[in-house]
Amino acid sequence: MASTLPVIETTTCCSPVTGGAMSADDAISLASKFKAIGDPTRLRLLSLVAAREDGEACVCDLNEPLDLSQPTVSHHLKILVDAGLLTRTKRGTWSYYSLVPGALPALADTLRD
Amino acid sequence: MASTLPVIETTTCCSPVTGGAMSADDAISLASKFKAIGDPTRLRLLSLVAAREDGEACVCDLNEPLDLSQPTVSHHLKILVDAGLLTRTKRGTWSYYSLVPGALPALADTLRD
DNA sequence: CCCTTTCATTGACATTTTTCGATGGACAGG
DNA sequence: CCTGTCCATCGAAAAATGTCAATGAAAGGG
Repeated sequence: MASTLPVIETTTCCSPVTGGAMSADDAISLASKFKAIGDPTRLRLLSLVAAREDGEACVCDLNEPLDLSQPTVSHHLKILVDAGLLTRTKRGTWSYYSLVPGALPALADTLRD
Repeated sequence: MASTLPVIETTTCCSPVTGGAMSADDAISLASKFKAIGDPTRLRLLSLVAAREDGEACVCDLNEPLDLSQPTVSHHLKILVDAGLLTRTKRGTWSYYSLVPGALPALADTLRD
């Protein structure tokens, strides 16, 4: 029987900030990711999802603790998904969001040499 | 004679994103730092300063490679200084900017558990 | 003392971002 | 079917942001 193996996330994401002069294109793509987490609401969204037992949360779970309207929360979640930091899974009428494995550490690596 | 010792940078910066639910205040202070590097021009500024031999650069050095006006460059540099990522040192008519030691790694640590 | 260089600040403008209410689609239960 | 829940999208309004030209301040050289 072939047992399943977890996919190792080797997302290098981007070239590092302090590893020599950056190109304009590299700066744009990397800045877009930092801009995604450069907002208090979105940082708290990531934090709330990460704090979940099963690692996922639906919009209705996130709506209340942030004291923001549902469209606003959906808007921020979409930005985090577009940045490659969250994934969305629909089950029934619910949308479940969870962290993309390795995405945040990969982003962290761009801040080291 | 008392010799001088370098100050060890123990800048823990902020509480980590994935280490349990963040408070609103923690999210605001951490997001302000990521917002500072969430701009292509400012990422390139950090990169250009880091790539310098002596680790510092004046405004006139940064002005030209970015193809932006001098006030715009000064504006972005101020944001990076306010975020605690750059320091400014005046010598004569020149202002020299350099990386705050340990600031970027400390920021990187907040993206890990 | 005047002129030049270097840089920060101000004022203005266009663009982007954040937020909400309203609407609509998809799904589940009666 | 009809109704209610969950959520994405649209449109609009307010706030924040990026950019530049113009101005000012500080220092150095003739």
